[in-house]
Amino acid sequence: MKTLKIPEATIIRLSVYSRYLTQLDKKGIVNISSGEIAEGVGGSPAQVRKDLAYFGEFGTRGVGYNVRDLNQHIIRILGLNKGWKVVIVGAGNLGSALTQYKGFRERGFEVVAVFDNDVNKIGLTLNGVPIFPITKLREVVKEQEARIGIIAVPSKYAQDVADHLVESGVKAILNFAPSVISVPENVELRNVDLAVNLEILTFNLALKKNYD
Amino acid sequence: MKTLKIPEATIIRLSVYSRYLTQLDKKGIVNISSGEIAEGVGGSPAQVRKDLAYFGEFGTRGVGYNVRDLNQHIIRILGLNKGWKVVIVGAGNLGSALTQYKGFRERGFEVVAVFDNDVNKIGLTLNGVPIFPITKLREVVKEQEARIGIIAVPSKYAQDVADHLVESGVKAILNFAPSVISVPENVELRNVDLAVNLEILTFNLALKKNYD
DNA sequence: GACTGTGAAGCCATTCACAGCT
DNA sequence: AGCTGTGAATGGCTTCACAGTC
Repeated sequence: MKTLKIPEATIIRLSVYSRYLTQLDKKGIVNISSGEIAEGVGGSPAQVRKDLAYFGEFGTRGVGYNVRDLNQHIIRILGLNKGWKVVIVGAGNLGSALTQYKGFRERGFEVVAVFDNDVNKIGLTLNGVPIFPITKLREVVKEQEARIGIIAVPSKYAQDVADHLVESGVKAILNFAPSVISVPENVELRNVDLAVNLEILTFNLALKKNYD
Repeated sequence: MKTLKIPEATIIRLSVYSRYLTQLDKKGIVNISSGEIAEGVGGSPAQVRKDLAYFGEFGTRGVGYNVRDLNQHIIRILGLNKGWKVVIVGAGNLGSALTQYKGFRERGFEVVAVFDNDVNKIGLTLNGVPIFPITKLREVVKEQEARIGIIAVPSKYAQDVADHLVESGVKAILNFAPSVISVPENVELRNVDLAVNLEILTFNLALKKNYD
């Protein structure tokens, strides 16, 4: 077991394994093999074992893994046992949808505030989450100790919002705006570009010519 | 120039280059070098050239690339010149947001219909896009010749919706439900898991211990 | 007998470095 | 002189295959 340089692909898969294990646990399944996990998530048994091996030895030879136990390990590896607080900037369609997205809460994320500069929205709540003016960003982030910010504003404001988030003390940013933004080295940044995902699909369709 | 096996990472980057070139074109910039593209999107010049080299020779030695020309090439490579029609299943928060998302239209995608089984929503429109009962899926897909379907329903219905989409003749599916679904080999599938993206951030935070 | 954990091999993507044009 | 296009080298991820353990 070594630590540094774990492939990002491994992290993505761990996240998927964890979701799957949570399902199995709910069904009351106690033990599982790497082969069954692979089957359940669409991967290979060796890959599953290798992914886990980066972090320790969680299984029993000849038997497999304890579902709940393994899931707890992965949850800890992913840092999900810390109860992260999230702020979202942008209360438009996408920002509103993300604020109310149940999948975040299920995985231990709590959206504590949304920010917008539309005076008609300020003071309202989305599913109990208050909408603040963007001028309150720093204050709320400090007070709530939010460490993650989500950018859901139009592209042209994205860099500006990112700067505000960083200045407010956020340590990780998930950017939904389709633009390249830059943040200091000590802040984690990930981009989710919704159109890019469609474009990958059309590339593959165009390549294979299997449409129509 | 060879064709088969282009890395997916290359496609993602081409998509980003194209967005960047579109911006430059709007600003009236005519020529650009691989180094400048790299700078603009956060990559390396060699990577830019290698990505483009999979598909042909688009530049001029000693000079660089013509912005508009290169962008047209990439748009064609990605298959975006075909005017794809998209249907979205699920008119909840996320489905509604995606339906009204401007970034899709800007890249040549047209959302032609949304489907839901909530009788209160059926007949309404979202930004001009009609909401149909899910029973009309096949009919509308055929009539509109939609080739792409987006799944924005809760996990437990995702596989069912995927089956319906396939059966209706859709050739590519973008799945926003956090569950593993399977489709026939001739249908393209991509998953966008919103929570996974946050989990990668928390993993990195937990690893570096640079939060708080 | 079954399944994990892991070094080694194989494969794929990125980076380097330079020849080839303009 | 400057920048592209590309074979060669490097680095990283995945798959293989088997020793180790229950």
